[in-house]
Amino acid sequence: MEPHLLRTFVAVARGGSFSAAAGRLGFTQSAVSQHVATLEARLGVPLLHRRPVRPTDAGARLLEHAEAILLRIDAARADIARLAGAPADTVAVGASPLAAPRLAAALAEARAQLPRLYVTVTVAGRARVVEAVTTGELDLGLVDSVVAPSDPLRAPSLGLLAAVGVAEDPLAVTLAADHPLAARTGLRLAELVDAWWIDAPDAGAPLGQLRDAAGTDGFRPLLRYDGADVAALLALVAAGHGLAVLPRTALDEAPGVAAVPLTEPRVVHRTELVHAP
Amino acid sequence: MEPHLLRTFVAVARGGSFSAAAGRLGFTQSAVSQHVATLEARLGVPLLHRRPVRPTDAGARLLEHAEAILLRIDAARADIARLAGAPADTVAVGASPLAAPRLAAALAEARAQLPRLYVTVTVAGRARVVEAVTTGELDLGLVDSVVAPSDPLRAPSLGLLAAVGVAEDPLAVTLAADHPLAARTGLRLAELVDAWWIDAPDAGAPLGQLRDAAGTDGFRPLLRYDGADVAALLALVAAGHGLAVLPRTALDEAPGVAAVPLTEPRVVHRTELVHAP
DNA sequence: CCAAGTTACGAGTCACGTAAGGATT
DNA sequence: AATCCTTACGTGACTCGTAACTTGG
Repeated sequence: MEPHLLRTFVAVARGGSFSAAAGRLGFTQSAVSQHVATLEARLGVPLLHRRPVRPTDAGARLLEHAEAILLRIDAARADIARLAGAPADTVAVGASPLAAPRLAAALAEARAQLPRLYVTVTVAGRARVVEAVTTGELDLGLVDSVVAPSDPLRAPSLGLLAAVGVAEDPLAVTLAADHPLAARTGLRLAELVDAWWIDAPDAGAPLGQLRDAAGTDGFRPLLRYDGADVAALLALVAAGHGLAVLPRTALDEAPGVAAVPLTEPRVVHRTELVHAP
Repeated sequence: MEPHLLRTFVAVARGGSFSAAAGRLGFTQSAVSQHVATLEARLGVPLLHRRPVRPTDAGARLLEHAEAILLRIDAARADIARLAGAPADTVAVGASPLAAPRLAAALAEARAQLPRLYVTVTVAGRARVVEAVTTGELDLGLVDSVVAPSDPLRAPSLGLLAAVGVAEDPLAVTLAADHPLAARTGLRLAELVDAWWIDAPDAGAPLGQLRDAAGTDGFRPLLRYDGADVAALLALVAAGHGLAVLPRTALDEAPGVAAVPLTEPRVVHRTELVHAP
């Protein structure tokens, strides 16, 4: 269970290939094979099917544990380094796409107090931002989510981070301007269970969070958009590929898109600032 | 950050001695010294003050991480073993002292279905039971706590376990029979903030949980009882050393002790069954 | 000066790379 | 036949124990 064995195992299991993992890790294929063999010997269980390379049941289980263990090890290292290192004159900040607008405002505030502060900004997926903050790659992260107003903060994924809410925005359903529901002044999620949805986990509200908030398991998407660009998502909406839920603050007027306030259930788009505790 | 280095570091930091840790770990003092030196070199920070041996700030921080990491590694190993191993014909069950009475009932039920089942029962502190279940030493644990009825389950300490509530009991304040409040038919916690308390984290309701439930930070104890024996705790109560809160079901009539129902706030003594997910 | 931690050094072990050996498509 | 993983083997690095050394109370 040494970390380097786990690291290799994770790389192989995720990439589905011993040789590819060897390349990425800077080892030879042979070493990777030996790592996996050692791990399997120590645990007394096959972890990977070969040809094709795919985790066994035990391997899948180990994969979850291993990722958590490695993350925590990185977090520990980052934590110690943070504690020992001199306070840097540069701050690395990350944000998920829908939280990025808030970032500008927050930065302006910090800039007012520390005019010489050098800031690095990175926009990435929510999970990636949280991970980067726990490993110390980023000092601060702004992450958004869709929650009921009373829900507790969601971000401290592994109990390794602290979070404070910085903003809550109302949500709007976006749909093509010629959509039958486009003229409505308010919409309830329940009306939209069987509509055509676009699954845009980064650029829009993730359907999973909507399902949690609405308590249903509908919202089956017909199209998935993996980008982070809101304008591109709106173009898809305008073209009639489906509808998406966005915070109203993220909505500039876009041609061919109608935005209807979401009235029910009571959910909000919350932005949280996460940081090391 | 190899696990054996962390293990040694934890042993040294907890025991306050290199040589003692060496003995417990089966290494020489020299090896232990080298382990710690290696860890400090890798992290670039002193982790322990010597003479006396005491964690530095960085060491204290690492200690928290290390314990979590090691626990998770053990949990992973146990998880895999569980998944691979043949279903045993013996079940190891643990319980915290105040949950133990429920254990008898639960076991009777299991025994009815599987008469040949061999069962091992261990009674230990709540934290120890939860840890033993996560590391696979125990198959099942029964753990009690004091919570508001609406609170979520509390036991899955690290997200590594599943829990189901199995019982909720009302609580009673126990006090010496000649105590001025002994004749009351009900008591509110708020009335008792300034009373003399016995801190009996295993044998009684932990004061910390009472504080959480009551939303105060009173309940300053004058005596701490670290045992797990309810009768012994009641003897202390009868002798006037202070009062304690217990589930009413745990109270046989004890000489010299009065039990007054706890009416406010609405808290219950909940017993949860924890097990691997 | 004694208890306790550190450092020096050598023996055994382990991990990696090279290279040859299967197996599967 | 080509690709991909496994196995054999040698070298270099690492780890631990013995033993001498150092330091603080």
